Amino acid sequence: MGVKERREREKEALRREILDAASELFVEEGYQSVSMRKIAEKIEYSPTTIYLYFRNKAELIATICDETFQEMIGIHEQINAHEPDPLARLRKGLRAYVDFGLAHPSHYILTFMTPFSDDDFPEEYVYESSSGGRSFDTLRSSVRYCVEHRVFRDVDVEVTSQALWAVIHGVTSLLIAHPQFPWADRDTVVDTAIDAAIAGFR
Amino acid sequence: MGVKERREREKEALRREILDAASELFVEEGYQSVSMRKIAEKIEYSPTTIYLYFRNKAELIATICDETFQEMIGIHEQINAHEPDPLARLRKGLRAYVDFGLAHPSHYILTFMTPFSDDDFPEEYVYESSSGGRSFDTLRSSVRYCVEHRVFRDVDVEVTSQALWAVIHGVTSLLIAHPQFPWADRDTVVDTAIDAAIAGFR
DNA sequence: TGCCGTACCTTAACGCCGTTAAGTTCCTTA
DNA sequence: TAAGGAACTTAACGGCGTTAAGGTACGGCA
Repeated sequence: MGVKERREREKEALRREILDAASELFVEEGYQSVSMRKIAEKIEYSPTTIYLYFRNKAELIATICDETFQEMIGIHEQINAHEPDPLARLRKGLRAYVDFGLAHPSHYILTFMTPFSDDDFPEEYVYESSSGGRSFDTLRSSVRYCVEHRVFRDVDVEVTSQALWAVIHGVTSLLIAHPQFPWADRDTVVDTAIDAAIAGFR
Repeated sequence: MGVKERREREKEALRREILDAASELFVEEGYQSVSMRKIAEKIEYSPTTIYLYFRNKAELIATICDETFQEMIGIHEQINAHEPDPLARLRKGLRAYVDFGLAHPSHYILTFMTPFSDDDFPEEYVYESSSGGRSFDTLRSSVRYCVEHRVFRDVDVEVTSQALWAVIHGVTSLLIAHPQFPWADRDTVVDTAIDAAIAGFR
């Protein structure tokens, strides 16, 4: 009676193949340049086959982004586990966020820089469930940790977290969107923005 | 011999008509939803006519954005002219930037949140000439003004300006891209981010 | 006055795209 | 061995940006 199981394995394998092919195109050329037809050609199936595995293009790419951002959650968890100093933990986390975004620009663009029309993701798309959204939780916990240890003055954890998110997102997204802007040294700008913001809450 | 002049006026008028029609669609539905065909239908010309006035869709929309951001430059100039206090001038300018972006989300998305492939705008697109780029100049001058008046410590003007740009861009773009995120009070988040960053340079 | 050039606009088409409806193939199970 | 269903394909729809080629009306000149 292993037939069902084998079928399921095979289905899962093709699903993975689709994800990998799409991911490769997505990383190389970005969302706009990836087409269902190109993905299909790459895996040597007809374009319509993909629709048996993913509702539409948006869901397919969202799955890819989600898997990628799991990585970032992992990185943050590692930092939180190994860095007891509140300020260092926060700073490392913020810096890791920026570095991760710069290392995966296509994913970052789609997850954080693209305003979604509700058509693409109807009600079921909520922040609590997305990896992008969950990565905000680790930031919030780092901020709370700073407040609890009196490294920050008695600021509102939620507002502070959101403001800090804005800062790191700002640096990340500007560097991605405008690589040819006459930036000062990348690292210096990133660290300056982070340090200034942190200093403002001490 | 006023024929040539009349012709030129008429040409300019149709160009304006195209820009206005496109602008309306752009504001209402965003870049992706605006199509050359829709614009053409709106002004009751064939789609190809538009190509007699603009090289392509990218150039058309870029023109619209440019005109809009002229407005922001005007706002900043007004602030700089009427606010002698360095810190207040900077703060008002930063706040005006955010407010302007939130008021013109489609323009902001295209100008600052969209990474351009070099295909769309070949070499001629440079920051010095774009309104988006020039609006950065007013920020830099406000920062310099703060350093000169010893309101800021002796920071690097360029790096500081870029870091501050990152902060206001971060708030603006996040609020635009993720309107349904459970934000704390909008104004509070904006002001908190701005104040924290400014405090970091004092 | 009548012709010509040209500036302006349109028609038709190319090659993409995401997506769907309908059809085919082939394995499994009864 | 026949039926049923899962997996996949073919063909098409309606959209898109863009271009090549064709038509038309009008000002300037003979």
